Amino acid sequence: MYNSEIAKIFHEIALYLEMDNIPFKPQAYEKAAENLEILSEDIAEIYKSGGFEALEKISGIGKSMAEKIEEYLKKGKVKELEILKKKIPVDLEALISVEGIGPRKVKTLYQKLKIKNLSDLEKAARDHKIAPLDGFGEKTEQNILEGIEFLKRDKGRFLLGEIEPVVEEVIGKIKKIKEVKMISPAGSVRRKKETIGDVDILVSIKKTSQPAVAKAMAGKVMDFFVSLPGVVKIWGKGMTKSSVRMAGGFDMDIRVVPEKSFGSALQYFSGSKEHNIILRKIAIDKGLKLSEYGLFKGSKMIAGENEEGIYKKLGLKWIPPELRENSGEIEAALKNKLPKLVEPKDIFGDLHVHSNWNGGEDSMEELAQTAMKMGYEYIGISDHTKFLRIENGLDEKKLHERNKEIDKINSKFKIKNSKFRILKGCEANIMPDGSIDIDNKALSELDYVIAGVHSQLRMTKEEMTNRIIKAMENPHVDIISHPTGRIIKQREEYEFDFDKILEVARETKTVLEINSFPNRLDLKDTNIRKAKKAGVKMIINTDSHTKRTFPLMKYGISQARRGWAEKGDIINCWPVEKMKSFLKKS
DNA sequence: GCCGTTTTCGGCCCGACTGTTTTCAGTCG
Repeated sequence: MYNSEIAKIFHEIALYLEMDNIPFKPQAYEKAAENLEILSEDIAEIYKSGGFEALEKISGIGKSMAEKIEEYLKKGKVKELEILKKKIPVDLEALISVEGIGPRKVKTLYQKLKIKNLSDLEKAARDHKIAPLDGFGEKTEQNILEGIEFLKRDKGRFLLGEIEPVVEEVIGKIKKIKEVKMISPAGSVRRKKETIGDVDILVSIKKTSQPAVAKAMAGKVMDFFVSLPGVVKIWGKGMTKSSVRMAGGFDMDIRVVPEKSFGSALQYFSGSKEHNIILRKIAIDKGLKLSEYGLFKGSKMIAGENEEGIYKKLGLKWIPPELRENSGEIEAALKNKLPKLVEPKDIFGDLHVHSNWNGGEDSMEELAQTAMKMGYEYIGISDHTKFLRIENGLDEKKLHERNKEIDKINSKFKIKNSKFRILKGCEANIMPDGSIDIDNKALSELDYVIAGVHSQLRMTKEEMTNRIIKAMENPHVDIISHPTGRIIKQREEYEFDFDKILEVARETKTVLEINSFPNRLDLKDTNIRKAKKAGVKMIINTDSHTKRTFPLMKYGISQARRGWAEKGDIINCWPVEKMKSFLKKS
């Protein structure tokens, strides 16, 4: 896809222009880059069918940028960027990823010290060559070294699943301070992004007419925050904002805001930046001004205590944080057409659970007991099949035995007058040729069949696409587990044609899994949205090998929400009979 | 550089903090 390549080029041009302090042009390039990223059609196709004029019609693209796109499509490069790069030949993307370093500092560092990349930067900082430069200093030099360390470890982003439990604990503790009125996470934690750069927490303190008292209360919160267990470094501590590094290696910021501005601050710090820019523009169009302090008409504050009020005054329905990425949610809110997103209470059960029959931790009965306690109506046991020897995969005979055991447990439930049921499933392996590693007769004894790719992940795009298609065409296969195969921060998704998979999934009524494991979250949000649009049904599963990971379901749910999924899109939000009849493909 | 029933010229989102300064540039969200 050329879109993201060209977006990257425009992004880089923007950075170079910022280096020279050129006003407004950088934003224009950033804007264009962003529009290209979210454009669903292929830019090369647009050019092929509509020519230069079609390029100019794309929002944010004018004559000059259309020329650059044309140039790139024809020659594979953009001369203007080549010239800029020649002037300051540095690894811009890497250098600005260091906290506190921006394009202007990159320029100075190159001109004074010939720093081109991260290792140059690290060496210069270690040799104390940076502190003497104009505009730099001891502190900056130290921050650079720490910033580089941070980057080296985990590329500076953390899984939501690692971060959120810590955030919840911290919030729980701060909540207990009696001066605290409201508290909420903000930023990407609140939007439930799959990875988190740093954490923002927002606090309001109880109303008082005396500024000195307010100050003392804020001070108390700040003192408490920076002395929390788990804080390893204090970056800064003030009356309105403090910032710390946690033992987990990530940073956490807290802000104290007045009660009357809590909603506007929450809105503002929840982002995304792109979402907020549009909101501010809407405010301006209405003759208003929106900031973290409130929504103002002249000097009069007309909203700010809560988010709903702000959105309402701007003519919008309140938008769930998971949607705030400027990817159509504002338009939808204007037309009152926001989706009714799936919620934890909508989930009836989990169909991707491994028992001790295939090397999992817990017996089927224990798993069922835990699921019942969570309020589920059913649980599906989907043990691995024989190809996965390392996971103790079951062969036809073992699978049959296991099924009989499930019948036994289910009849016990019946005696106890419980509605709860264990469903018989498996997670079969999709072989490189697309066949399933266990025979159809064994599969036909099951309530449902999950199939997944677990081996030989490196194939050509065509081979992998055909492999998965063939599996979906098996009349017994109901669900494809972790369909893209990615592991966040470890492994890219495999090469395959997702659009084609969607087509066949719809035709064969195959369900695609949203795997809830924090390092999988597969499908990812953009895939989910595509699937929904294509009319393909999905299921949110945990892929648990122990009852302890049942609660991870919430990450799958938030991922589904980020993908605009509603109850109707997710089959484990349906009553069990409806779900079962949908699964029976043949 | 882009955009436009307020405009083909004059606007582009806003504010705070840090580290460097001694009034502010750069970065960040």
